[in-house]
Amino acid sequence: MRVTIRDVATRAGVSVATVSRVFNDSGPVHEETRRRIREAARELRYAPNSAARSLSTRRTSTLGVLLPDLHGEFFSEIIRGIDLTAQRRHHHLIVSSSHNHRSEVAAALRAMRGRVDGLILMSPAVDAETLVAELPVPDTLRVVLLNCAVRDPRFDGLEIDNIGGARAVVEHLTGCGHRRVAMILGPARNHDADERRRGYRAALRAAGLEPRPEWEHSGDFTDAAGYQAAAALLRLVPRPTAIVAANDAMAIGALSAVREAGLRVPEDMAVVGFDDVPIARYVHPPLTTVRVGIGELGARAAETLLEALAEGEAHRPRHVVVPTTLVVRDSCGCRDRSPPASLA
Amino acid sequence: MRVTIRDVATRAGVSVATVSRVFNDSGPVHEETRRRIREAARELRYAPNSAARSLSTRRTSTLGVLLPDLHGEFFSEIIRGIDLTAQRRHHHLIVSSSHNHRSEVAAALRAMRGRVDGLILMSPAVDAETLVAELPVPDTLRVVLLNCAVRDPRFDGLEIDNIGGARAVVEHLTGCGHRRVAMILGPARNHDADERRRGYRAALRAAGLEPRPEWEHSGDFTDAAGYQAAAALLRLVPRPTAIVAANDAMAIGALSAVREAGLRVPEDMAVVGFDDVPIARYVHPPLTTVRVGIGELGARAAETLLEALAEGEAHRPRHVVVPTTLVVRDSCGCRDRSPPASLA
DNA sequence: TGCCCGAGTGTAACCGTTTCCACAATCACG
DNA sequence: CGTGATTGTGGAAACGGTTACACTCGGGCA
Repeated sequence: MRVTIRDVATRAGVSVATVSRVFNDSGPVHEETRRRIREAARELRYAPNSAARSLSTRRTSTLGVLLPDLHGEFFSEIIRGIDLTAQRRHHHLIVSSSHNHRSEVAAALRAMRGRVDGLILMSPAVDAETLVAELPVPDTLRVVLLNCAVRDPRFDGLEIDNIGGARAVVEHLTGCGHRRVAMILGPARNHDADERRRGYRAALRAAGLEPRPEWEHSGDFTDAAGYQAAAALLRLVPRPTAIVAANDAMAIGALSAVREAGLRVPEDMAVVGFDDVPIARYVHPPLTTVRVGIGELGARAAETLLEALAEGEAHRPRHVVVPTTLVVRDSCGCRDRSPPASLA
Repeated sequence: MRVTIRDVATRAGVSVATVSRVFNDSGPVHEETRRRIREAARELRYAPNSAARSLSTRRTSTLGVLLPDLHGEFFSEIIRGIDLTAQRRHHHLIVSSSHNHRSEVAAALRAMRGRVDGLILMSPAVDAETLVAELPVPDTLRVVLLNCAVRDPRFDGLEIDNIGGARAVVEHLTGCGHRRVAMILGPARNHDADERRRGYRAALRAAGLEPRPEWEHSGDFTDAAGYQAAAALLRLVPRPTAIVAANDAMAIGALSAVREAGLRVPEDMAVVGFDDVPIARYVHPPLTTVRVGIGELGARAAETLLEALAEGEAHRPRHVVVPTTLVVRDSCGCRDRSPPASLA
């Protein structure tokens, strides 16, 4: 038999209202009564039932997190960022991952109804626009959109400066003399991937180079895809002198492919990534990449959501673009911005 | 104003009981009535309130996951494994990470009371024994212990064969002629780390070598720690010829340190890891390691828990040790089990 | 002395479901 | 054509909390 607030009340010789007041620190309770109640609760090992509490207060103290099919360190870092912030503010996290299609997201969202106070939704598919528009979101549910190609005035939004980051790293390469810069793209119809490509193209044009279709090879953000794509790019004639991967995992796969082809990085081929996952500095050669601050991104998403929740009706959604920074290491071969010997 | 089951009932001209029956597919309902109710629900965009449902049924359809301070791919893989299984069985996941101390675990556990039907608890701290013994677990809560140094008959347990895995990889090295095999340890007081060290020592002894304290360097499972530890081990005289890292992240850090010292892997120094995270095959040289099947481990934990939940009172907890397999790639320099030139 | 006020407490309505039980209508069957 | 089972439905009591409201009881103040 479960122990309820009523059992505690009986044992302490008070009413349930008083017990509730003690546990929620609401309303005045005599010090001596308070002590008796705490004691009774401890003896009975009482813990309030949160379903009942949620039903009554219409709050769950829980945040929902809906993620696409993320892998590796990006996934763990973002969850950690969110979780740490949520914990600090005494909130729980319901995580649901691997949602790629709109129907899946909609279903997951329905299932979360009543379980969460707010939602962090990361849906980098480019068709997110319609998803968001049709989102079966009761107006009681706060939503923060993460990396969505959408600016819906109903929701807060948080986005990475993908275009700026990609421009920066590509400009770094062209600035060092690279003329044949290839790119391993992210998944088709992915917002981040799309923007990173736009940044890449913009940077090429800014350097007076025309983007060429054969220099852009598809990928899907996995190490394996990076490996495959790089292998294909190496067969081009003339061969590119630099490969920009749309994320670090693919860059690492590319490093592997380049080496297997008997070429050296960065002497024969520069390779750069995007994200700056923790491991990036420990691969060989240490990866030049674009730092995103993934954990911080998650933390900010959680903070935004908690803030919105606290503000209630008064909240005015905002849209924030989080800046990125270029991190130059060795894999581009131009740490000091001087062209590598092979290009001189 | 929220829309409740009552609104649906009114609109469809039936009682709430009938609406409930339709939504839960319990009890007979006339086909025509059923249609009317579904229609009314759709028009009103009704979604059942899960707090109320939980309160009434005493089930939450939610699993709790309590994790220590995990990083990188181990974290993401295990969550993914659990999540995919839970989703398939229509369960949600409450995730709470970064719990290192017993008090934190106990607090998190208390806070989950009433929110989850069961719990997956990963607590590789060696003092988990007392934690588990004192666990404030109501007998209504099913628990699966993951990588705990504990066999409590009240709970299911799932463990990696750390000792066997470590033995296998070290025996592979000694079998190839290595005589000075150093190890980068995991965190102190960590169960997995502890067992991996035991496997390492056992394998050395089996090869007629005496473990030496200076060959064992501390670490904490991060890339950075692996880097530091390897740098320290390289200063030993005579220098070890092989480094066994207690996990892949540290092995990757070690690779980086060895290279920076101007040495080659595997010719001058063999380096091996543990876990076989996805990235292990893409670093240079591809990492020889011990495959754990992290995602599968998570999936099995979730399956065990769901099964236990389904069986109810009748469930008899079991303790399972998941085998590991040696994955030989290039970083050990003895892919074909022949000693590297430097040792010949 | 009478009145007001605040501290401390209890009663009971409510939150939105599920489910037990009762009941009406229909149907099969001897 | 009665009877017992079956199908379809509704009423209302849980589930375990929170909280609006009412009440008592002293103490301060005019």
